[in-house]
Amino acid sequence: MTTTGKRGPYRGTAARRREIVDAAAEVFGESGYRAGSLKDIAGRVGIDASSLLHHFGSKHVLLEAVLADKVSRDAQALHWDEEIEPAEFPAALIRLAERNAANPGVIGLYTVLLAESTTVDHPSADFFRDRHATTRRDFLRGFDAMAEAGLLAEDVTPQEAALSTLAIWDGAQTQWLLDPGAIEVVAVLRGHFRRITRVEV
Amino acid sequence: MTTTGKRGPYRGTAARRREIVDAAAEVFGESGYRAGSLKDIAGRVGIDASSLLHHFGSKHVLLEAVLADKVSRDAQALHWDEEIEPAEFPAALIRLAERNAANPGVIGLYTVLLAESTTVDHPSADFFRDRHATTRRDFLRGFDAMAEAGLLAEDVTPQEAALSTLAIWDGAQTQWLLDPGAIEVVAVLRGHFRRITRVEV
DNA sequence: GTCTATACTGAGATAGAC
DNA sequence: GTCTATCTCAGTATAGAC
Repeated sequence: MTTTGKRGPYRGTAARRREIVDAAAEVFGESGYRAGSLKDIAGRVGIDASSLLHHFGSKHVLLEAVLADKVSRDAQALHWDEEIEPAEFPAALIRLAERNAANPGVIGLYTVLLAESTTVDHPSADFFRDRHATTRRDFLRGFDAMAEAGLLAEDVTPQEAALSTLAIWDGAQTQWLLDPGAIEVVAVLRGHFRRITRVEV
Repeated sequence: MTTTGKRGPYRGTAARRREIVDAAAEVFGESGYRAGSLKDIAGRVGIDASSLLHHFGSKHVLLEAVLADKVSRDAQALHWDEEIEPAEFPAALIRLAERNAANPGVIGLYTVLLAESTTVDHPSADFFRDRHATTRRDFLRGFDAMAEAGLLAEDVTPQEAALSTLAIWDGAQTQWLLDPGAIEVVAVLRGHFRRITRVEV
C-alpha cells in the first residue's frame, strides 16, 4: 500500500520523503543550509520538525538526500551518457541553462550552497569540490572534442574553455539571484560561447 | 592620548575598533555572517564578546563597519577618481585581481558575503545590490571608453563586456575558494580580456 | 573598557504517548 | 507517523561591578 496517491492516509512513506526533500531544497535554496531551519521545512510540508526527523535522522542526512536528488535529476536532464556531437555541445549547455532559468529555485539551491560550502567546516564542502571537479572534466571532454573538430576559437584551449565557462556560469547565476533584473544568464552564456567557439548557439 | 602605539593601555579606542573590524572581516570571510560568531571574533582580538559589543552595539552594526571599511580600501586601491586611459583599463582590473590574490582573506569576505546576501532577509542584501550596480556602471564606463577607442573585440558590446567580466570574476573567485589548486583567478581574467579586447594584458 | 553573570531566543535532537 | 514535551547547546544582547 505504498504510493497509492499524492494525499491521504495511504500516501506512504516514500511520498512523504519526497515532499520533505522538495521542501528542504526550497528552504536551503532560499536561506542556505545553516540558516535554513528544520522547523521551516517541516512547516511547508505541514508536519512538526520532530516528525521530519523521524524520516531523516538529522539535518545533515536531509541535506545529503537533497543533494543526491539534485544530482540524479541533473543527470536525467543532461544525458551525459549519450554521445553528444561536438558541434552540439554548447547548445546542450544552453538548454540546461534555459531549464534552470525556468526553475529559479534550482539556481538558488545550487548557487547558495556552493558558496556556503566554501566556508569552514561546511558539511557539503566535499560534495561541491567533487562535483565541480567532475563538471570540469565533463566540460573539458566536450571542449576537447570541439577542439579536435576545429570548432574552438583561435587561441582558446579546451582547458581555458572549461574553466571560464564554469566560472562565468556560476557568476552569472549569483548576479541573477542578487538582482534578477540586472542580467540574463542565458544571454551571457550565449555571448561567451560566441566568443570561445566557432558554432552558432 | 589616542593611538600612541599598537599595544598597551593607551592604545586607544580607535585602534581597538580597527582590531575588531579586521578580526570580523577574517571571521565573516571564513564562516559567513550568520555562522560567524561574535565570540569567535572577540576571541581573536583577545577580549570577551560583551566587550566587543561595547564598541559596536550589535552584530549588524559591526557588519556594516566591515563593509564600509572594505569599500574605502578598495577605492583607495583603484583610484577610480583619476582618469584611466582606455588602453590601461584591463590592466588596472588585473592589478586589482592580483592584489586580491595576495590577500586571500579579502576574496573570502567578498565572495562569501555576496552569495550569502542572496538569501532571504539578509542584512547586506542592499549593500551588495547597490555595490554590484555601481561596479557594473564603473565597468561599463571603462569598456565604453575602450569601444570608442576601437579597443574592444569585434561584436563585443560594452554592456556585454561589463556583465561578463563581473560574472567571470566572481565565479572564478568562488571556484578558487572551493578548490584553490583548481583555478587561477588572474589567468582566467587575463584570458577573458584577451578574448573581449584588442589590448595586451 | 573590560569582565562576570544572566536573560532570552532559537536551533537540532530525543523520549515517549497515541 | 505524528505529536507534545523536554533536553542541550550556542548564539546575541543586556546589566552591573570593577
